[in-house]
Amino acid sequence: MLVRKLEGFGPLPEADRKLVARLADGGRQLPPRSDIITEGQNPENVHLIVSGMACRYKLIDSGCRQILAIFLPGDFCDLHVFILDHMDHSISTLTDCTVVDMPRSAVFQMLERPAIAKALWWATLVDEAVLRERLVDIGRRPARERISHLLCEIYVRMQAVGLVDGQSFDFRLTQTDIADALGLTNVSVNKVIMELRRDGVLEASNAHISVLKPDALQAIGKFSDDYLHLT
Amino acid sequence: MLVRKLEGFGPLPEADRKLVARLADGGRQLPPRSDIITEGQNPENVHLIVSGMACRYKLIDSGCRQILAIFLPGDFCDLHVFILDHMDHSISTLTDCTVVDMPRSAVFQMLERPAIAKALWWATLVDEAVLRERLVDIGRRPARERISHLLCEIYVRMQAVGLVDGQSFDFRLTQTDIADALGLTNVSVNKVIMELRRDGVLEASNAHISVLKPDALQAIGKFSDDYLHLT
DNA sequence: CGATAACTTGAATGCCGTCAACAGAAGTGG
DNA sequence: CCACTTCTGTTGACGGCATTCAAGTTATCG
Repeated sequence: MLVRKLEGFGPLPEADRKLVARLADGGRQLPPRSDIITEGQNPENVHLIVSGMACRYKLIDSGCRQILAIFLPGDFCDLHVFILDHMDHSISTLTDCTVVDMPRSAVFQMLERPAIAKALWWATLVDEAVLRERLVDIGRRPARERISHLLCEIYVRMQAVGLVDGQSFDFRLTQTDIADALGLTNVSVNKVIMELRRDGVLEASNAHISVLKPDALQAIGKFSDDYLHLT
Repeated sequence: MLVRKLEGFGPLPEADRKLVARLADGGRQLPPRSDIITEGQNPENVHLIVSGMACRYKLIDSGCRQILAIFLPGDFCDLHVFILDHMDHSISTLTDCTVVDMPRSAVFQMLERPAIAKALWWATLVDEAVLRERLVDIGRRPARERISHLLCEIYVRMQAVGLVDGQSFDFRLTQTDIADALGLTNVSVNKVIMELRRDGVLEASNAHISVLKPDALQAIGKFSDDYLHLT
């Protein structure tokens, strides 16, 4: 999965592919809502999502949660943060997940290979671009656009790692998760999604989303995949 | 200014200080609202703000602007982005600015010095943390909190580069700029700021802000400087 | 001194949040 | 296998915060 993602930027030499595959092997299972690392902790390992979805989030005193990033299979949660001495946010699973705890040494091993290093840089910059786009979403787009935009993004990112089958993909986030990612409430999210379903844009059933009208969804969300810098 | 900022992370050897000071020397003057680099362009140089304030922003089709980051003196605008082949956002001045266009070679020169390299990494990670905090602001905090939080942040960041005199600092952003940074309208911003003034928390006159009651402002904005990772 | 931009204020509208009640699914234990 | 609980999803009524619209004032600059 990681190999596939990194090759989204450009092909890797065979030896590099093997190295990455080896380092990303294994992992442990976690149920939904388990913290992988908590705010205030000192980061030791780097974490890679192999299957399932996870998130970066912060809690504020009113008790509500803001999700800052959604991680899909192949994503590193905290590749770059280990320079700082404590986490200023937490990382948690959203669904059942397989997570690899990768020692820093493994990261340095990867960084020694120029092709991998470049791909990791690319992945990091795309993560930032995604964060910026989320800010635009939340700051300036109404709920309907916001939700459609996020769904488009996840659709494209899932495609990039080969997890879309036809027009549908595995999707187990709750509507509350989506709300927390977009600065909305679960109620608003529900109303918009019901609307999208009535309009025949989406289908959502047994832990799957089918995008029946990708073009329509894209138009509603004013989505362009430019910021994902796919090649 | 840049030296001062980088030493916020830890002291630099004398030779490093000189190198940084030399590379950050000079610069050109720009009036407010001039694009430094525009979405779609291919980034060549790296840009350093020496004086004034600038921003990273995106325009959406409805014509409105979302400011993604505010740059103060000593900040790099795009230290890391030059790997990607085109900008997915623009960078523009907000006030009169002095900007240094630094060739990539200068960046590589700095990265060869371990102490500078580490400080640059630190600065980059703090920039990301600021972006995340902005997302929390916009996603989950009401206008009054949001604005107070941003003002606290700017206050602390200005302090870190020695630009706060007593409790006041040079501040030439328009209320519309603040609105665009926080996903609000200029009208709401105005109403909140008038309120803060009536409450004696702030004073704003001839291009300066004085924070009369820093503790109160901090309390209103639920501000903690933790995420700025100052040492 | 005129023109433009920024700030200020009030009134009305509307989107989304809050509250509340219920339905359906999934998992637990008797 | 069936009560029971819990979590998620669904829907409607109401209210509030921020937006929109509009008008007027103050700064700023040539």
